[in-house]
Amino acid sequence: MTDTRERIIETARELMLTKGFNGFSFNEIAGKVGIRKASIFHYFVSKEKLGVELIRNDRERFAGWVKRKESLEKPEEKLEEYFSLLKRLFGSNDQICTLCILFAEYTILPKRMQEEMKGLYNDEIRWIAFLLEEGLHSKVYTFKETPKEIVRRVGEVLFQNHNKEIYEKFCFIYGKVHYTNEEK
Amino acid sequence: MTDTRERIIETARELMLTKGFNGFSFNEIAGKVGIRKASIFHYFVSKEKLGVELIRNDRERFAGWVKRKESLEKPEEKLEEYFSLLKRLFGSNDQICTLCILFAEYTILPKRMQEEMKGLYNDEIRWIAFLLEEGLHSKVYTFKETPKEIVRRVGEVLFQNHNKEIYEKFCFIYGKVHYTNEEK
DNA sequence: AATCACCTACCTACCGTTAGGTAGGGAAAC
DNA sequence: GTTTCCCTACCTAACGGTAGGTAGGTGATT
Repeated sequence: MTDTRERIIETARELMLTKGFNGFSFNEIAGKVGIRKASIFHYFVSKEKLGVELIRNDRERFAGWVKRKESLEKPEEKLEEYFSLLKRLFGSNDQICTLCILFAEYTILPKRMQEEMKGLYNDEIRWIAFLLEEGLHSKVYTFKETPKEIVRRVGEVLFQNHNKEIYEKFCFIYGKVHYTNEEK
Repeated sequence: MTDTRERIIETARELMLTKGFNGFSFNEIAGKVGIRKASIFHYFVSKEKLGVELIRNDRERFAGWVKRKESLEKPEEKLEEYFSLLKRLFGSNDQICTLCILFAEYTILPKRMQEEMKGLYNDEIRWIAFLLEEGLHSKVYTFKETPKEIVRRVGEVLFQNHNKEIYEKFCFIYGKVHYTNEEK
């Protein structure tokens, strides 16, 4: 239907993943899409709204991805899929890795975008924490690596930033998992 | 001597580590230092030059840090120090982690800054690769983790970006270490 | 007739940068 | 010992450019 709108989003995503949110302009999107800058405002009332939608879009993608992985039974397998996804994203600019790019500019993003980012982050980290706990309690499998190792790795990957709030949230989850592990 | 100059650098570093290189302006520095924007140009002919100096500064700090760690004998210990340094940097904005911030905006940085960044990156990765090989060949110690694990971790930490050139360089080192390991 | 999709033209704010000037100090000339 | 000269360390004011954003119009679709 609104073909142009989708092209704007896709172009914006591409630009964001290579240059960061503040690294591209509406003019640049317009040039690539083949319309004029002002026309973008027909679809997005502000750059902030566009940015929010980009992240929201990623959350949906991630949710879809998770759903697709539900066929896998073992948490271990799901986690392995997640890590290999991250690994793939380092090599090529594809989907989802929005978090990695945006964390670096977190402090200068509009508030609404920060909130949406926290949402995306929570989606991912909660999913991981859930899998870890599932594995720990049901004894369906054992980790090759300790949970400590795994969550630390995730944290290292996701926390290329200086945002203490999010960092501490991670530490909390990490601590919880670690604690649960020691109790067993 | 030139107290103002140093205050400019320090302020700029602070701003860069929290907002990215394109996230702060000369006006902002000026405000914090207590001078006028134009006065910064008395010390730095351009923002690019200031940026280059910031990174060069970090390379020197890292070199100094490495030298200080020479008293440690085992490569294992040195690596452990390095990782705990990285870990510390995630929690607070201190030194060195320039790489992490700048990788995100790599593609939109001035060329001279990109080159200097590659320099900083090479300083770090070569040092790590050296330690790994040293440990592998001299049999002074064994890794708790495989070299594969370690370098992968470093790569994940450092490569929050989509720059293929650097990524491939990392893969080369990674591959080499892995190969050397298998041969043994 | 109204709505949609897009346009031209323009605005304000801010960016890095430059031009040109000024206050004060130290060294040398008178 | 004052004058001359040049230096450093700033300043004000403005530049060209670009950013995000707005007002208002046009031509096609419904």
